[in-house]
Amino acid sequence: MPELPEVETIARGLDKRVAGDRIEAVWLGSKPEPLKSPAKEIASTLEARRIARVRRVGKHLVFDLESGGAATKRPRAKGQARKANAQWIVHLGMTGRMLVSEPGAELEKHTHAIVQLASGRELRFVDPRRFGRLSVTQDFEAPGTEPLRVEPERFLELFRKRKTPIKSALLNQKLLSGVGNIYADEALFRAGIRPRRRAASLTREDLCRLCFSVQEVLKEAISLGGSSISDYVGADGEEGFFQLQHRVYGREGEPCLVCNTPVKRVVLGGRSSHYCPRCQK
DNA sequence: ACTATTTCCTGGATGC
DNA sequence: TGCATCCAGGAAATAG
Repeated sequence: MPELPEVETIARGLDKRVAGDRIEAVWLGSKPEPLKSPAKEIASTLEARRIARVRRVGKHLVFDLESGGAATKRPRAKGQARKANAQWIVHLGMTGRMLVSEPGAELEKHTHAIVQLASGRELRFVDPRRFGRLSVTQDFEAPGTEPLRVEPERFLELFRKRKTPIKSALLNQKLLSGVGNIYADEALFRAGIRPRRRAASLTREDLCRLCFSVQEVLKEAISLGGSSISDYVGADGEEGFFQLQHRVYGREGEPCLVCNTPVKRVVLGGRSSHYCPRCQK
């Protein structure tokens, strides 16, 4: 399930492969669920645009678009002048993938969008569970603070007064944008903090440690290409390796790597939360 | 203004 | 073997 490190890995792979390419045509599946913007608007915004670059914002893929250079096929109605800084925003949800395919490649089940590029390749959005979302916008901004750039003071300010469990607060995208279930558990383990602790009950020192742990775990995961569990693969179809570094996530009942105490799993706000009852207080 | 709960969706795992 | 049930989980919607 793509969280910040996986989306970062995918964005880098896509940028390498499709930046500079031009969008020739767009096909969108019939079911509307994955579309946050109207299909017509997505298609008209993408067609005949050049992909300037692909990057990550929070857990979103952002395709920065610029005028394609070549003349557009259809004249535009009045008041529909193209915005200069349009962006295609893709949220992969849990099982979404953005593939760069050769046009002849077999169409995967659950393909909801196909973008034909001037190079002859195609971008294909595949998402069995349909939790992913496509939209177009301009000047896209994450709802919360970017975890890799957050200052400790800002981090403190974000969490200090929350009554909700710290784990739930870490997952709240309006506070930090990009931390998901795996990395919240891993960061809390590294900081020695139980997921159920109320954020407001943590000391300044706890929160500073956690701020560091969040950044550390995200950076390490990015350097290993993210965590490949269930459906995740990078833009080239390669797997990440950070799942081998998980210390608590998915290790219920297995010995803590520090103290050998069996890792516990509790459900918090409907999410599995893994922790060591001895190392985390 | 927050916080907690429910809902969406399907493939894979589990159990009888 | 086949069928039913449960579970995974990000984020929006809803309720408190």
